[in-house]
Amino acid sequence: MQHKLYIHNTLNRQKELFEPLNEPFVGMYVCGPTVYGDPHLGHARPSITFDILFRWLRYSGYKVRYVRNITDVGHLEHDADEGEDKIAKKARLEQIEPMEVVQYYTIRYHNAMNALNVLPPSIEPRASGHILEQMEYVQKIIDNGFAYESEGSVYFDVEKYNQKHHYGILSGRNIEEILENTRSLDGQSEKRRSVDFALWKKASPEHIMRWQSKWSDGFPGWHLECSAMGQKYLGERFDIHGGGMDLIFPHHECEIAQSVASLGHSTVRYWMHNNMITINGQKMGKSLGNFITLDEFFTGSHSLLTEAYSPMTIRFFILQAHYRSTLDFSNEALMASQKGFLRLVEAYERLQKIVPSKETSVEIKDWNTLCMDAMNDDLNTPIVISHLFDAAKTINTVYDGKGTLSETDLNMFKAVFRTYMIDILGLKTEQGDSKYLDSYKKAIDLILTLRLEAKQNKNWALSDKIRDELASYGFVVKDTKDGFEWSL
RNA sequence: GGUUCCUUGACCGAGAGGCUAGGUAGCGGUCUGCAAAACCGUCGACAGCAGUUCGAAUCUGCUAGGAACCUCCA
Repeated sequence: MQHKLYIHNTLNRQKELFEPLNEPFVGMYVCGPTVYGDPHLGHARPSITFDILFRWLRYSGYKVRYVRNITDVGHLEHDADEGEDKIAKKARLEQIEPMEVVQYYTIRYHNAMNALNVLPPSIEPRASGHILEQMEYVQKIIDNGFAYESEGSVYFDVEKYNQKHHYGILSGRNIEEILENTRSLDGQSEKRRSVDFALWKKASPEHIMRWQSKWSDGFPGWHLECSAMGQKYLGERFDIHGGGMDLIFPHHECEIAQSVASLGHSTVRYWMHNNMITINGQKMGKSLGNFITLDEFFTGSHSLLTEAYSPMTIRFFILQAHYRSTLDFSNEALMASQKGFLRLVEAYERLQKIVPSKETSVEIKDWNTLCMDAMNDDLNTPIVISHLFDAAKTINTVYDGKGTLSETDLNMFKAVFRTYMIDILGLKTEQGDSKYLDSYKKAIDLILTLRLEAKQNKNWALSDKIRDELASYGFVVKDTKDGFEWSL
């Protein structure tokens, strides 16, 4: 395997050479969505980021097991206060089962991911299907003395843990100061310290998902599922754990504490975190209510959007920024991505039509190596895209008749686009390829061939009529030197 | 208040000591029956101040502005 992939490890905040534990196998775990709402643009970022990593690792020759969970436990409560909301009201009236909510939004999530051309993970475990594993995990932490029971709930003893290990290793926090400050504050609560977190929580009456345990009727703590399921499917040590930056603390910090408390050592070697998507400079998030759902993008049904944006435009938009940078959303930025992506797609389509010559007369670069280097540098997709644009420019020159390409070089172009644009970046150029579509394309080609004849006869009235009519149906007709191109 | 980080041209964004990405928009041209596309050229930036250096967008310090996390969040 010839690879020198460097990835940014949150543990020490620098790029490190990626060396898997058991080459050629790679285990990666990514925090998936909590399925209680429609997926929004923010959800698309980790999915796409780690989809890229998944694809790149596989392309590099690894055998990857990619686990991404569905969180369907812990957040679901009866919304007693939001009485005026029509949907909530209806849900209450119809007595919807929590699993119906889970089912509904899981399907919505999968549909959106599918549209974005995000490959399904190898395993997609659900928290609700791993209650036993989580209970065992809790018991192990109790047995090792790092948790205590209190009124039916079980809490992780952060102070005790921190005496032997470093709680805060991932987020760069010094918990001792916090411990000093909070020691006297919370005597009445069932938790000993405010920093302690729940491993098992006794269910209050409004909690509708609950399981029997030796401690209480309740449900597992929020951080536990990832530890338990990661260990179950990837082992006591595995390579990569990913998620959004907002999960670093407390979620991933707690995961580390849990696995160390249970196993005596940490599980994950490389922690990777994608940055946030912002809107007007502020994080797009569920709690802030400033999110736009993926469906709203696909249909254009949001006041901030002037039109509908295809899933591939969204994907391209996200890949034009590095995953560790914030990405500021605006309709204007999205329009720029849409046009840019179209430019690449058109270049790719033209590439298929270029006839090879004996010699290459244009300047070419080793784009394959350039793209590979960019990917190996912590998945620098914006650089890969800039190389594709560079190559596209050359393709256009040749297509324009201002240069030639030999068969070897032409094949190199095709391979680069095929590999990087289609396979690695996952940017589909075709929206579909049914028989209907094929026939319909031929019909349009026929009409435009007739128009070409009209043009040759200088029948401008007819040729303009065809173009204008087609335009009114949404087609864009472009004349080339000796033919035409069209798109919708 | 604590921890971490950011500020690049009209907009979105790479880069991380000299080689000053890329896209979108703008401007000028070539091509064209017209239009569009394409191609060529062009405009235009490193928040401010001070320092280190032969040389700084890139390193250091200060100032201003902003963000994330510290509660669920991708």
